[in-house]
Amino acid sequence: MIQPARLTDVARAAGVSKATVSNVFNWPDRVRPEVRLRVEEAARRLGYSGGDPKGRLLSGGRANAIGIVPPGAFGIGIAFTHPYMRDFLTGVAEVCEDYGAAMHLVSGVGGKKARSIRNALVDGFILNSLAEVDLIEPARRQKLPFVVMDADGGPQINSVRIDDRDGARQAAQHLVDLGHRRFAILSVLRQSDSPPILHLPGGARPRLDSGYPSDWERLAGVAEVLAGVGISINDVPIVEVFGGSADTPSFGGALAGAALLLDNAPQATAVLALGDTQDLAVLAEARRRNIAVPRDLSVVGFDDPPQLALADPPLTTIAQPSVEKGRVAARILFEGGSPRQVILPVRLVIRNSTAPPRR
Amino acid sequence: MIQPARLTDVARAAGVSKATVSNVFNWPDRVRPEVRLRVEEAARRLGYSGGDPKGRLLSGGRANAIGIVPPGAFGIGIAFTHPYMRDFLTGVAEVCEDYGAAMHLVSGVGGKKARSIRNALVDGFILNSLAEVDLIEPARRQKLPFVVMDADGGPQINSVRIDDRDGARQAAQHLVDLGHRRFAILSVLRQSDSPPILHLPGGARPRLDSGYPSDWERLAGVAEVLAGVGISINDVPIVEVFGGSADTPSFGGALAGAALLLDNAPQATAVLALGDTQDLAVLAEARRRNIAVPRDLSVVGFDDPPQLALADPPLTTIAQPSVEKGRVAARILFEGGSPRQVILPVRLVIRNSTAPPRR
DNA sequence: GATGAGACTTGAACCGGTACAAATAGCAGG
DNA sequence: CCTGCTATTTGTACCGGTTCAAGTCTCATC
Repeated sequence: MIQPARLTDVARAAGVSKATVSNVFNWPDRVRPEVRLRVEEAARRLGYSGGDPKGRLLSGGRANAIGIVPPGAFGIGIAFTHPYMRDFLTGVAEVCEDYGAAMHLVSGVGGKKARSIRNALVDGFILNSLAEVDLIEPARRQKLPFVVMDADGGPQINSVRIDDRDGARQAAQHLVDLGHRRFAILSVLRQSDSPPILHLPGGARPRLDSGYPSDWERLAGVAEVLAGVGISINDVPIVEVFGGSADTPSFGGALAGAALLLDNAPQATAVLALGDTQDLAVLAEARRRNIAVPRDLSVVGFDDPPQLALADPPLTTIAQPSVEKGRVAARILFEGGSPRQVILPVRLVIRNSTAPPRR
Repeated sequence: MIQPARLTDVARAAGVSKATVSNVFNWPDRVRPEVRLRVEEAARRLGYSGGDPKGRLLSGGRANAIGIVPPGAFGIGIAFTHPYMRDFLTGVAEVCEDYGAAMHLVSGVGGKKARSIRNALVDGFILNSLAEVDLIEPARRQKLPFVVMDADGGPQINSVRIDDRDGARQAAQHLVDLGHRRFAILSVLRQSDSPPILHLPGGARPRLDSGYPSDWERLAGVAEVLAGVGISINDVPIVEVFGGSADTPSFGGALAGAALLLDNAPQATAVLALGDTQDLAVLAEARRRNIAVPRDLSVVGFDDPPQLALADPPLTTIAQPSVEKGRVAARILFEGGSPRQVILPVRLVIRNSTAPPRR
């Protein structure tokens, strides 16, 4: 294998200085046509075509790529398998395309992720979890911009999230308006290795001090609306469960959670599934028990990947603008400027998994 | 914004040389504990943690990322939207995860892609089209390994593809075995802006000198089997059409192609849809015309994204090992060694879109 | 106290470009 | 033919690390 030609080689071959060769490639009109031709000829002869990005990068340039850090304990693969991530990244991709930048998906599950982040040759990061902020070393933080998704990192930190509380309010209000008064909630647990946790009225309530703020917000939104009709959320059975995404192994956890909830809330006429695609788990479990949705049980989900519309029955859900979130996050990175906190609205999509409670 | 600390700053602060600081971070046991502590202390104080990847990269290191070049005229987005690409990249992701490398998705549709490739800070490329080989400049070719998907670039070039001809043979044989003798073929056209092209018996045949070899192979496989039962492929109506993937705008093209084919091959009892998810288009078009599948018409597809199993009726198709293709391609890149050409087997998955022809 | 082997450190080169001030070339005008 | 200017070119200093041959220290040994 021949050693590839470097800028210096071309300079020597053409009998000019490095600087001139650099100019030929970057500022052609600064160079006399005659010299330019000579350099171009030499470059062609040596098979040199524009220069190694490594050198350029070091000398003050940009990497021309933004780093995407998968959420929590997940690896890169989730970018292609999780419905939400796919949508989100489609939005990021659009903007990257506009700016001619590449997407750099950071690998490394668990501990190795920090190292991967440190070594990533990028101009900024999109973090899919607040926890990852710690992985961005102070040194880099001073130089590389980043955006946190689905969390509020305070006024100094770029963030993009949805209005979780309002979404939950809309979902709950929809059920209340239909006449429901007996609820059950499937919520989110962030430890992937934990079994579902059941909270019955009178017992311990979900701790709002662990996990993600977005999850607390959703619960709080539900609580607000229920309080409006005189129901304390403390009287509502709640199951916290890890996992949801219907294409992934963790869907099993969601199914187990749904089963636990239906076992322990037989009187409920409506289920609020607050985790991504947990609604599908409730649906599956209900079907297994011959509980008719929505006749015997109404189900509202959160998040709206395309498959929900195809579910049987099509699911009523809080749709979040996944693609737009990606666009917004990427734009913040490219546009720079002072830190921004963007909260995107969600909207209730009414399909056929909700109906008035059976008399 | 404070200027982040560099290796040199730490060295000065700790009163040692750059080399020693570098050693502390990379070869700690070469440094006397006392000195190491002093350096670590200084580093901590200055907020220096391990060094900028740019410097490291230039000085002979690896970028620790592999570049993924989307096929043809597509941008990055296709990585998250096209069912095949998703599966494929899931496989790539697995292996990257094993090697702790990042995935660098190259942006730039059309002309801008070449520049993006030249500027990509990666250790190798996976090209999703033979055409992209031209985009890899000679200079880089000498240094960076790459793998071409779905094409044979000759013995000097790494490539991974499937046995297209055998797949087409299996599909055709399956139909022949069921008793079909009147066929129609939906094939692939690689120009995104072209309308479907209809080839009727006696007229001009598809030109096997443009487009992708994999498409010719599929046609050739079908031709072989049909010849075996005395049918010349020249007597089979063929429509060439761009597009397929059911989630993308190009699906419209596939639908138009399917319509054209059904219009012009009314006597056919079986359709071979040789392009990715073109089978879904045939299915949709057949339904629109109240042609019952498989009673009135058998349909066999090529490629097997999950949704085919959920189609109505579930589709008989040639399943290609998309995920495995990704794994193999990535491994070739990481393992290095002399160029390899891998051909992966495909298999016929019989579901319910094929049946004996109606008497 | 001198000697030699090992264990640490260090200076300087290098990776492959870019940027900018200083030097030189080219040319019109006097 | 010299002067003054502008258009090109060039030398050189980085960018932020790694590497390695060449010191310098330590300390056991004689």
